[in-house]
This record gives sequence, structure tokens and C-alpha cells, in this order.
Amino acid sequence: MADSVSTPTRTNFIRQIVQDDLARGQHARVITRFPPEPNGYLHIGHAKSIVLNFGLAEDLGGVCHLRFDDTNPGKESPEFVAAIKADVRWLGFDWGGPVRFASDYFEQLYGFALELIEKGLAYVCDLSGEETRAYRGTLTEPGRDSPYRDRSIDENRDLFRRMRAGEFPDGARTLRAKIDMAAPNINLRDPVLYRIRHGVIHHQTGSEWCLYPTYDYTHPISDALEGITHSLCTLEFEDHRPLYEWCVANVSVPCQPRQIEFSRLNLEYTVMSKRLLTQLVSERIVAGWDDPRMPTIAGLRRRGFTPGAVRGFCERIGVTKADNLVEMGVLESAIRDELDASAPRAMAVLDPLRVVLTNLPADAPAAVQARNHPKDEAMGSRAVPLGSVLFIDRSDFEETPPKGFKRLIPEGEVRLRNAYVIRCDEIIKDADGAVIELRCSVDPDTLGKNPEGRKVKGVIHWVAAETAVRAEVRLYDRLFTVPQPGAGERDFREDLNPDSLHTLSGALLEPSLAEAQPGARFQFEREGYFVVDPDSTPERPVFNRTVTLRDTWAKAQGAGTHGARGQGAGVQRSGGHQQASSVDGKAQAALAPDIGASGGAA
RNA sequence: UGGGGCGUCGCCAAGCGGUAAGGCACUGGGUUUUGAUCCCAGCAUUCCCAGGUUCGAAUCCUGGCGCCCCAGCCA
Repeated sequence: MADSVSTPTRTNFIRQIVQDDLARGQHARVITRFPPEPNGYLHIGHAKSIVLNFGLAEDLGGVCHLRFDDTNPGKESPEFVAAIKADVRWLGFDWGGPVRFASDYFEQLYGFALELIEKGLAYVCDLSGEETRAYRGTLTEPGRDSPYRDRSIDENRDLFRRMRAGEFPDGARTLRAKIDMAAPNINLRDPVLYRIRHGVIHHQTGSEWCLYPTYDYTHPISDALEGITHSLCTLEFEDHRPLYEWCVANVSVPCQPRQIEFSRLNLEYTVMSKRLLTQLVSERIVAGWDDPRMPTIAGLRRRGFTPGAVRGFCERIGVTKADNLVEMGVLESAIRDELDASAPRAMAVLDPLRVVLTNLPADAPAAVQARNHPKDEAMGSRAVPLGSVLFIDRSDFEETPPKGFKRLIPEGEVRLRNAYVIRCDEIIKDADGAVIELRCSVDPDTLGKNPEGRKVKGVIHWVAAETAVRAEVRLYDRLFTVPQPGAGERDFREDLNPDSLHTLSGALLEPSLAEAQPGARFQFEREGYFVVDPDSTPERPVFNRTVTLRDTWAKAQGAGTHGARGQGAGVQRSGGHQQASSVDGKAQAALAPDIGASGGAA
């Protein structure tokens, strides 16, 4: 019941294949694997693969292994290993056994390489990297055989052993598969199986090896050793499948897993490549891998997403082989669905405007009772202190309202959420003409009931000045201004959204929010869903906006501006937040140089 | 131009020869002390194009067109 996003698990072409295999008795049970390289954090695209692999195994009574593809130690680190494990667990999956590493199989892999050598299917090649490339040919021209291709088995065996023993420097020799230098599929033109890497400390094997197997060789064999039945990967590996099959067919492994490819996820207004994400972090364009603007699992978590919403999103987008570019709206809809059902409501004023109630009755309650959820009685209610001095959001008052505006206007009435109907009698301005306070009168007979003889359409949220808790609120927007950052020749940093973060230091919360713990999620009524950031302390609460509420009013108002485009995906353009941003010039100024510098540098 | 893929509504995506699911978005209407949620209705005579097979084709065949991936001792 908690999982409101739950859509019936959709099938897809891969599930169909696996179920068919199971039905035909081809396998006793399905074993899949999720094989990340620990060279960065997991992102939403990985979540698609995780949900596919773990979800499939889970539903079909099998298991899914978590195996780190750690064959390139120079780029990998234990920090990434730990983060990846945490993310997979957070998503709610269990690998039902030890975490595995391709490096666990280094010794066996080495043995199989010897087997290939004995069979005349692999040879030690002395060509340099550059020469190897030259010999490989091009997309349209066949390659040429390496001059070392016909070394004797004895010589190959001897050389390969000496490679392991550390007798040759980096790049001096490689072990190559002997397949076909004229193959139209370039992956079959005697691909490199092993390369020499001295001096790197592998996070799992330390300095035990100076010889490291390549992905193309390691992956199929690791799969086979683990009894993987279906090896699911993304489309760019489709060309590698013949090589995958060559490997498991030519060494003495217990089985021959089947590789099936699906298309990777592309999401509008963000980037998904690990190279680019790494760049965002290393150039400090974002605060880290878990910056709430990042499409990483850690970023989404800190942004306030739930595991259920991420899984629900992955189910909504499906699994096919078609190239795709998914709109942000789908992700947003997934999290809104879940949070609408599960997040307790509260009131918070992001951009405060002082309101003095001039006639609050002496017998008015010191606090009003407010339900924590409009539809879920079980979530209970809370007391919200009331007082004669309040704050409302600046955007909820307009001196010259646009047509259709149903919030507070001069001489107009509006309902204070959970409290009285008030009427704006007087506007107080400063020397510059800016509104600094409103004087309002309450209709004492409107607590818990509608006024008689007239209709008050608008409802606005508020906090009482005396008991308000000051907080920092971080408003996030999409990281990029275009659907496909860096498309064409452009540097993706040119597409960064300079307004992707607004830090509000003067937000005011109702007191019930004061002791909220990091990770707690709320709906700030009429504003959006917010989560307590790990930076939060009782002295200084910090909330992150996960996503705004759907806002048809803002959308209608924004028509004609750029707000009308892009399905409003993730962008808050209401007047209130534009106000908020100008209120917060300091925070913006602090952020701007960072982005400017990185954009202008390289 | 060699090889491998993909092309069904604005975005995802079902469909597996019997006459176009669903989600997101969008548009109307209703309920509402969140301009939220919820509800109801609308939204592809057509499946990249052109031929062909068939009583019948998005599904089969042929030929085009368009897009993506591959020349790391990365994964």
C-alpha cells in the first residue's frame, strides 16, 4: 500500500525471452547480474538496468549478482565501490550472497588465457598501441595481421608468463585473441585480451598483478563462472556479442550465458555519461556526486526522491531497443505520485511578507488544528500556532492582480489555510514604495466554516511570526537549459543553467517542522515537496525542494514566456520564486563565480 | 562508403496476420479550506515511405529513406 507508484510490472522483450527460456526448461532458475565499474557513482540510467536485472530475477524466482567490473584499476576506487553498494541497497535490492568482483577471477582468467594459447587461439603481440591501431584497418578496410601473430605456442606461453612476472614495461606487449583481422566487425580483429599496467594499486588485489584483462575477455568469462543465464547490457555492446560468444565457446567454462542488449536511458535536461558527470564533480560545477541536481542515485536521494519513485519511473519508461529521450515530466510525475500519498503536509513561507491581523478576537484559539494529510486520516493532525502577526508568501499578494488572480488583493478576501478568512485593509510601503506589510482584518465567523452570503475562492498558507522557525531552503531547478546538453559540437558546460540553485536563507516554517530529521519528507502546502537535508541542524534547519506541486496557474501565467515550453518539466517559474531569487542575491552571487569560471576556463 | 541496431500520438511504450493498450504531456468539465490531489471526458481511420503477398498487414516479402552505435592496450 505504501507504494503508490506501483504500476503492474510491465513485461518487456527481455522478460519475454527469459520466461520463454524458463518455460522451455532451458534453465532451472534465472541468474542475472548487475556489473558496474567502480569508477563513478550510479545514475538514473543505472537504475534502469538495476530494476531490470534485479527485478527480473526477483519476479522469476532467481537471483541477481552484484559484480564489480574492476579490470581497470587506474580509474577505480573503494569509495565508488561503497557508494554503489549503498545505492543498490537503497533502491531496495538484495544480491543474495557475497558482493563479487571480476578481480576475484583474475587467476582463473589467467588460466583460461593459457588455455587459449595452448589452443592456438591467442598470441602475445609486441605492437605498440599506435601500431595496433594502424594494423586494425578502418571501418571500410580490413586490417592486417600482426607480424607476431604466428608465434609458436611455446613462445606465446613463455612470453605470457613473463608478462605476468613483470618482465616487460607498460605497453610493450599484449595478449590478443587470434580471430580474424579482416572481420567486418572490428571487435573481432584480434582484440586485446590482456595489457600490462605496472605501478597501480588495485583496490581489491593490491599490487599482486601487473597484468590486467580487458572487459571483452573478462565479462563473458565472469558471467559463465557465475552461471549467469542472461547477461543484459546496453546497445553499444551489441557489436561485442560475437566476441562474448567466442570467449565462452573457446575456454572451459561451465556454461554459455546469453547476452541481450537494450537501449540506454536518456533524460532531457541532464547528462548521463559518466565522463560528463565526473567532470561536473571534479570541476566543482556541482557540490559533489550527491548534489541534488545530479541525476545520480545519491543526488536523487538527497533531492528527496524515494526508492519507490525511482523504481516506478523505471517501470514507466519500459525496456526496448529503441533510442529514447525521456521527458523530465515522467520522473517528476513518479515522485509526485508517491509523495502525494506519503508526505505529511505542513506550512512554510519561502518569501515572507508581514501581515498584521488588526482584529484577531480575544477568544481566538492560540493554535489551529491542521490535518497532516487531506485524504489520509490515519496520518493525524497537529496544532499550528496562530497569532496577530503572521507571514504569508510575497507572491500571494498582488496590488495590481492579473486577471484570474485569486489570492490576496487590496480590499479583497482570502482564506488563511486551516484558519480564518481575512481581508486586506491597508498596505504599508517603505520609502521606495515596496510593500513591507499588510494590515488585515479577520472574519471571526469563518474558523472551520465558510462565510455566509459570499464565496472566498483563494486559500493561502501562512506562519505565525512569534513561533516561526527560520530555515534555509534550497530550490533546485534543472541543471541545464536545453534538453540535450552538449548536443552537436557544443561544450556541455555552455548549456548549464545558472539558476539551477536558489538558496533561501529567510524561509519561515511552522514550528512542527523544527525537529524534523534529515531525510524526512514533507509537502509544504501549495509549494511542493521538500526533504530535510543532511546539512540540517536543529539550530538551522535545511530543506531541499524535491519537486514543485503541479501548478496550472503558473503555467497559464507563464504562457508566452519560455515557461510555456518544455512541459514545465521541473521548472518553477512562479512569480514567487522569481521574487525569492532576487531576495537572495547573496547566495546567487556566491554560486555564480563557480559556474562562470568553469564555463569560461577550458 | 564495412559491420551492427532502431523507426507505432508531443515524449515513453503495448502490439507477435484479424482490423491501434497504457503512462507522461496536453485540452475541456466536476469535487476541493493546497490554483494540489481526486473524478469524468477528449486526444493516432493510422503505425518512416513506396510497392507486393493475403479475404484481411503496424505485424509477412521487396525496395527506398531517416536516425543511433563501432576503428581504447576504457567499460
